[in-house]
Amino acid sequence: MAEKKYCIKTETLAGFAKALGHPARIAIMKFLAKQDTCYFGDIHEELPIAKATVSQHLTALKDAGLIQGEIETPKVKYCINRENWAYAQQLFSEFFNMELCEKNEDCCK
Amino acid sequence: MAEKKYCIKTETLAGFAKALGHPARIAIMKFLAKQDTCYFGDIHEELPIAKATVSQHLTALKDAGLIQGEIETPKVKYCINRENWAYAQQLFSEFFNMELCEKNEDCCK
DNA sequence: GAATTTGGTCGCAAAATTACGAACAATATT
DNA sequence: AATATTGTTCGTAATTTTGCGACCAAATTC
Repeated sequence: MAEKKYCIKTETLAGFAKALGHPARIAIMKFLAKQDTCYFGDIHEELPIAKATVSQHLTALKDAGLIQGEIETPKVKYCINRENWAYAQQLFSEFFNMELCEKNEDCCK
Repeated sequence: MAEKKYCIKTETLAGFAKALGHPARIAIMKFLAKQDTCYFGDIHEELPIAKATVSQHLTALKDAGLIQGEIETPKVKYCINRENWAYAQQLFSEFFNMELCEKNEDCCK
């Protein structure tokens, strides 16, 4: 296992950011957010990539905790993991709302 | 050049997320936000990695538009690019605040 | 029980990322 | 003009990511 060189919040935020750091995965999250039926097939249809690749991206999002899947044989239904979604939202919000040092406002032009 | 398979906002958001998808780069942004002196050397001191690697991460953040650098020979001063920072903030805010479909609330347990 | 449907997994290839030391460039100092 | 300081670039290695086709597994249907 990789050792932690940074504080846990930094690692966690980076982990969420990394999971969101691909357009296909952003597209998946946007799609899931607005759908009430979110089967694998629907997601696959929406994306310009092979199903094996879609499955990989879904696994990445699941590993990051941003989504979860449930088997409804023979289909698989995915949805946003609201608890972790809210946590990610909070971490990003804290990150972007930290006050920027004013002295430094025009350090670079 | 890579063709765009996704909408521009999705690509842009993913680009910002990707740039933030490493703990060292999160740590750099946090450090820059609170410092009024933000020379390369200060950033390097703060991180547990070699200076060549720090330089690479700074380049990644610069390419993403999140920071900018200015030469103050013999040092280099970095700071947050406030315009793009604000845009990233907006894109993430829109993303996390899109309303989630209610019908789907308990699609997975 | 063969065929179909739905997705996941495997194996592979190409490309990108991460990390480092060494060498380099530019300026300032001795 | 040598030396020192500051930070980038180069070359390299190891790992990870991305993407795909082919195959596999489970359940249903013919």
